[in-house]
Amino acid sequence: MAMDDISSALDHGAMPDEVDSPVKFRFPLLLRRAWYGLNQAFRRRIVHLGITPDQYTVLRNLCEKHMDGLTQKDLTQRMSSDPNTVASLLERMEGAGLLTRKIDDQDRRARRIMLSAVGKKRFYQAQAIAQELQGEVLGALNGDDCPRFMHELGILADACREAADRSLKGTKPS
Amino acid sequence: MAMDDISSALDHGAMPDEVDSPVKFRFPLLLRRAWYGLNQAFRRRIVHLGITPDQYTVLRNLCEKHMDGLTQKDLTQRMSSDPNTVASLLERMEGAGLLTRKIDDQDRRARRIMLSAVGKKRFYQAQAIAQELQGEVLGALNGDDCPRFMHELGILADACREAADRSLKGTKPS
DNA sequence: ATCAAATATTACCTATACGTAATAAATTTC
DNA sequence: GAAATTTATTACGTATAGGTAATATTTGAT
Repeated sequence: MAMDDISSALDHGAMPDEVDSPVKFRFPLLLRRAWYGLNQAFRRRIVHLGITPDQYTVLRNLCEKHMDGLTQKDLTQRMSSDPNTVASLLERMEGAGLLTRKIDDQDRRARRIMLSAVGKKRFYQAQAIAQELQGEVLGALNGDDCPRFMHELGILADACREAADRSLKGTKPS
Repeated sequence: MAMDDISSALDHGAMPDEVDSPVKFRFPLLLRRAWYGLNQAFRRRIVHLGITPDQYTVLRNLCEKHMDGLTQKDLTQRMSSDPNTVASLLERMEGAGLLTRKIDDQDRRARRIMLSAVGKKRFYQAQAIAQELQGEVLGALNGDDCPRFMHELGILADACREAADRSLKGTKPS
């Protein structure tokens, strides 16, 4: 790894870590940069459609073979999100006419979310842009390395999710 | 253009993508899951210190060899963040006594951010937790695969960042 | 059937993310 | 060297992330 960079990296003592984990290889930093960058790029490209990246995620989940709709809890899990966040997200989207929410017949506590015609249209418009963007980004990686990389990212994503769950009830290590 | 044609044009498919890109391997989904999971895990583990993951990121940047402090713009770039976000973040942190902001002598438009004793202490307390968490998460990956994975993630992170920059002025496609 | 425990949402609150506009100070120009 | 331009921040507004508590319902146990 001759990226020189680390050259001036540690300007000597008195400093914290960075020794055993150079900036260029720290998982949280790279993850943050990738996520915010991808999100910002997508947001800027679909702003003219009147939707946000998160709203697109909702539309995608509703559009992917779920003509019977999904409950907010379903969506929350599929989006690796939070009930509160999803609730306000759907509230805005309902106001924008992208979907409808009605009490579920089987479980009247739940609300069944159904895509509207406008919502479906917006999804397909944004999907083309999303695929174009994904192509641009993944193009930076060697095609052959892609499947293995995604597999490993999936493993880490699961590990992160599990760590979050563990950190809830008090299983904190330290 | 007929804004309504799409409804009919795509209504029969009933099944969007997912064919050429199974859920398990979609970059945005995995990235979202990993980022939110890692963030939530860390947030839950440091809440007792009175700081958030983003505030930790600020502390880390200030603590890593920068005894002369950093300007808000410096921090913005190092955090892959936004000037507005950083401003309010620092405002809260200043209020919490974690750092001080004073007009820069060379450039009176800028504000030089300096870590306080409390801020430094909180950083070291949180750093131990951060390293423990990172160890848990990365432990899910084969140790030998880690360096290569991080290298590739870095490439993709840069690609995302560049895509975001491109998407700003209107240079979208290319 | 009935009351307790579990569950889906909403309500409310704080912390970000980030776009636009306003400010002020530094830099470039003519 | 004053005006035009660039640049660091702040001010303000909307969308998310997510914690806590309240509500309505469904389930489960007695």
